[in-house]
Amino acid sequence: MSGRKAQAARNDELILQAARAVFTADPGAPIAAVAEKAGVGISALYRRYPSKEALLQKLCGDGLKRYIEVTELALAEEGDAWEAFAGYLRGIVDADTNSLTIRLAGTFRPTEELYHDAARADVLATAIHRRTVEAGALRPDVTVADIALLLEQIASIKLGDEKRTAQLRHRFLALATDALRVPPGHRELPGPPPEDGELAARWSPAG
Amino acid sequence: MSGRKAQAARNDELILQAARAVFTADPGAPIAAVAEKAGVGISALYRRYPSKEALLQKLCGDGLKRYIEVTELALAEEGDAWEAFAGYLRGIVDADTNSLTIRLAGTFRPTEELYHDAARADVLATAIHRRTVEAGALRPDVTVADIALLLEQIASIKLGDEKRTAQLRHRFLALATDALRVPPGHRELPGPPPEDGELAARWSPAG
DNA sequence: TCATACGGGAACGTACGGTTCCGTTCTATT
DNA sequence: AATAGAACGGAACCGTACGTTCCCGTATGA
Repeated sequence: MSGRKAQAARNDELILQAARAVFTADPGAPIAAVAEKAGVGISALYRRYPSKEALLQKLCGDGLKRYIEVTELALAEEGDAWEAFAGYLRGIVDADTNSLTIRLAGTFRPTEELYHDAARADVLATAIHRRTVEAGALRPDVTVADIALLLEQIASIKLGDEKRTAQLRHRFLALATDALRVPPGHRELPGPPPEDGELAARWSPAG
Repeated sequence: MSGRKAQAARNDELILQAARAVFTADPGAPIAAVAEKAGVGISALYRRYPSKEALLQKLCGDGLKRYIEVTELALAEEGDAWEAFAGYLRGIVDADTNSLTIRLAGTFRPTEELYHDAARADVLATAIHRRTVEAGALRPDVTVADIALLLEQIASIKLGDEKRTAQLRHRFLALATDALRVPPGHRELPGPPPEDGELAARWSPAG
């Protein structure tokens, strides 16, 4: 397999990588920026995706699947519950799926499949959260939604290049992690935790 | 004082409040949205500010001054250093100046006065940080820039109406605060803290 | 009564970005 | 060697959105 076919297959990946990078940096970026970053013309994009919305849906879906993978991996760990949970959080930050799945929310109509995967992600996140709380490692006044919002905050850090950003995110994740662990007896958190509905509302295109 | 003069004076405030609310919710909002929110025409805006940029500069400047006020107030407190610092953080979150000063950064050319106030804000923030560290209340591996970035993260929370958002921000501030206090012996934070230059870079219009 | 400051909102010009379209190149088949 | 056609580059098209200007009505204060 060589020549045109190979080039096309390579472009498939090239375009996805470029799109991920561009939209992660700027969710409102024009489609031309993706083409330029990928080093291809606009036609190469429209041959693969019928519209910008379709591309965003694809990216979002991939991100969700990546999120699910990471969470499943963490759930499979049998060792210390706290270490598994802390590693899970680091894994999500490294995967950097929140920047795409959440920040793109509301800019396109969610697919049926997207809803399905989101529901599965929710189940998995709840599972690992419950396990860690029941092991007595995670302070019980912190809910799953709290964790989700916390990860969003960390994803909101964007400073310098990609490497530096990752470094800073891990720095603040470490700080947050110190607050999440159970041993030190802290005061109850003020205000009710975020509800599922509150988090979900952002997916409506009106948001 | 009544009639046209009073109406004009009232509009002054009306427009500023509307602009603050609109641009806090959406930094890229059109100027027409501000006029609508204020219940006035577009002319009323352009009579007071020669351009959108001028309005943004005004808002940003006001936010900075508010930030300075809050910090000065906290520095004036003589009691427990930790309580003063914690109250200071809550004050900044309540004032919600970060959403405007930071998120608008790069969308207009900073004024000379803006630079001056920013420098003063930096001095004050450094002072209260140093005082709290020297009192042994704030963990010493957390820098001023860390605090700044932390406050930005909290400002990035935006969920539901204004009231709910404030509530959630305080919830996560409490969580972060638990991690900042010195008593529990935590591990050193990974990665170098954010540098001043990194934070300042966002103010250039190219950002 | 009248000059005028104030303000409402339509209209203008421009920039931007998603999508389409046409000409070109390279491959595979005859 | 010739050619049909897939893949592509990129210019052109078109609708939209927004900052700014302009014209006119209104009510105020002299």
